Amino acid sequence: MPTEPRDAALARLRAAGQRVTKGRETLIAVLAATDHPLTLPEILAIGPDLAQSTAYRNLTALEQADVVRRVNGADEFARYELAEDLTEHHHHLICGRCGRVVDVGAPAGLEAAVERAVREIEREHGFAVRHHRVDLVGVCADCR
Amino acid sequence: MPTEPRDAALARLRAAGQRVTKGRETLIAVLAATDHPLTLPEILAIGPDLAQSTAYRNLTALEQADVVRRVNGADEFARYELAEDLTEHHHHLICGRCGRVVDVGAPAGLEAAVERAVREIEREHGFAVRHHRVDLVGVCADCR
DNA sequence: CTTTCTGCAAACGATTTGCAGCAGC
DNA sequence: GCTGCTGCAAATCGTTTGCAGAAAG
Repeated sequence: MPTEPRDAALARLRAAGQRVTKGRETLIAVLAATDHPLTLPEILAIGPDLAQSTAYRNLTALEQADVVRRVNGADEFARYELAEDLTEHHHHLICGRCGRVVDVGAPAGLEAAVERAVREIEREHGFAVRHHRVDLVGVCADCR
Repeated sequence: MPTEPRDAALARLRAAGQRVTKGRETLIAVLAATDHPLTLPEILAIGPDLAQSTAYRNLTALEQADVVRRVNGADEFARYELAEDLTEHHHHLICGRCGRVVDVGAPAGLEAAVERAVREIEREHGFAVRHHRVDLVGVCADCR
């Protein structure tokens, strides 16, 4: 629980012209304290005393300020995590049974291979890649 | 436009105990004729004369028969494509501006690196990986 | 014939939005 | 103080579902 990612996040919020409120600080704290993307119900269950609508609005604001990233899993729920440049680049393990999403570090070899593929694809498709996602879909230990 | 993927798809439908109807054949034909995942409005605009609800129901049935796969892009629309084992393994280029999803082949080097990472992660996390997705998110040529 | 599909319209549910009052700065 | 955030309740909108008639096998 270092205070750095939290402080960087707040600074970024201000930089985007958004106000720093108790609710937003708490949201950031919750996301900083976990090691995997959370659904909105999960976030609210942990602590922030916010109306659902306000939580959604804040997460959207935080997303626009590049503090938070929205993640698509296998189910119909949006999940949220801190932006990667506030934490560390990682990929996701997605359980197709329960929907849970777990973070996994990105092996150097894999990253290098992805970078090579990205350069090749950008050249061939005139597509400007901003970032990549590698999702491994399967069944988690709890659901086996 | 070989007829093989279409026939394999129909065979699989039957095998799953589902009926082969005009609408389902058309859905499969539409998905077989395109080179990227389509949203439901896009699918219906191309041809099948189906009620939206029926199209959704059929796509769900086809998904359960392992004929079709549902794909999450960057926007709120579900997209559909033929199952990979009826076509070819590939990855996706996702335009964050317009939402369009384009197929790209998977370079052998990248695949090998992913396989290595998968084996390592399965061992470390007790997670059974069924398949992987590599999405490159950025801005497509049309949106630049 | 029986069972499964289809169309229509109504229901669902996650997310968004309008509005009046409260809080950041 | 102004402006932007908050809560509440109502609206949105992609997707799902109930039901009665049509089509597959």
